[in-house]
Amino acid sequence: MPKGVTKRRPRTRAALLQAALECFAEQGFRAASIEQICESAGYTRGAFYSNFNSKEELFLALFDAHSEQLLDRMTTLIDSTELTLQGLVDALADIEPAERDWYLVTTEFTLHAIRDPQAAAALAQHDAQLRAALARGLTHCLTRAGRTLTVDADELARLLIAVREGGLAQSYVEPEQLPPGQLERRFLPGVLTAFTTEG
Amino acid sequence: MPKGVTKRRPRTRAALLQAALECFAEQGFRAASIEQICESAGYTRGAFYSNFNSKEELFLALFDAHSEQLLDRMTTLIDSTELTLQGLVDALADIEPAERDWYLVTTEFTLHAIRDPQAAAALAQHDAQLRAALARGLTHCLTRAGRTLTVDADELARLLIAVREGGLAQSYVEPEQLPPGQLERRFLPGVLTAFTTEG
DNA sequence: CGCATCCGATACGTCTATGCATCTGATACG
DNA sequence: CGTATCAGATGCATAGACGTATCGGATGCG
Repeated sequence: MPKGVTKRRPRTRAALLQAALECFAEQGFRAASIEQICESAGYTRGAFYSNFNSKEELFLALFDAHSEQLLDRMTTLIDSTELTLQGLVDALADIEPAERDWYLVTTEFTLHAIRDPQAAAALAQHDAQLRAALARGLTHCLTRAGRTLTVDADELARLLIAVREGGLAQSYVEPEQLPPGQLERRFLPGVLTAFTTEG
Repeated sequence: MPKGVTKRRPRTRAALLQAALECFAEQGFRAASIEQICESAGYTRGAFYSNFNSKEELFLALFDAHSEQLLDRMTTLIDSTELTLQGLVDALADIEPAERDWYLVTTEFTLHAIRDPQAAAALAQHDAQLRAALARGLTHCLTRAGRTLTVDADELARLLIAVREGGLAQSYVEPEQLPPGQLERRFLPGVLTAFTTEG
């Protein structure tokens, strides 16, 4: 641990990350300038270059922070003793307003990952953790409901995530036509019974 | 019809669109420079500004061209007399290699649409047409197979599209782990029986 | 309370993309 | 075959983002 100041740095770093989220969501990664982010955070570029080496590094840090937080929420939800199937569906279908910004940022990060193997590796790792947690929750709830999967749990988790991401895209393009979470509520229960069998 | 040249213009326009597809796919809309696109097409920026007013206009034209072409393929497929349910699933699951570039570009356009109401309107219209075609094909095939839908056809079409888009994202991030089309092949048949009833 | 250290601000130079204004050469028509 | 017109090339001026090098001020410790 360095001698000097220990309170300022984390605060400005957090402020920059928060501002980056908003700016990236609003304008996209490439269009958002470092200066805009700093201004929005109440700092100058000096602060930025003191905390990050490049806009890409900031992007990755932002994604990492979000992934970790998301995984935490997911695992605590799944390890809660009273989790039902409906509860799991609800968790997937309840989309908070703040989710929109994250959708924009993570989707752009996905596009970046498709182009850049290094980012792809990072994304794949986070996705695998999330999928594993979801798969574990699924088997857990299903067995408790007296049903067993007829397909691979991990692959079913992939399907659920695909529905969620694909559904969010449609919802955010035309919120009036498709409220966020509607696809999940309408179809997931049926899907879960379709790919399980009693006992 | 103008007097002057009639053959050069369409050719360079097409070349610019094709080059734009490649550059946008490779680098993203904002990162790809007009100059790169022109160079890749074998022209200079003079040609570009003669055919388009801005990079955004080019982007929109590219998206429009692709949408129209996609809708054409879809409708001819659906109106083919011998289309079976399996044929429809296959059509959704068979992902050509060229699809990757289009995925990158259209997904970026979707992000753009989420931010810009005008683009959202254009995207929503194209999506609605595609969904309508798909819904028509679904009901058509299902009734011929002696089954009737228990859910709204348009909403089911939304689900299929969500699965496809969400699945493509995962496939392109880790092609080794999830071959394109695998989710569709594994799950769509079961989904289609789950949300239909005999007779 | 004084001081060393580190954080963030300021100022500068550089580079790249853009858009326009002008020019040249190709095309279609008389 | 000559010519008017238009597509596309060339050159330049501008703007904005980036990165660094340096400076000032706040912080925590002795």
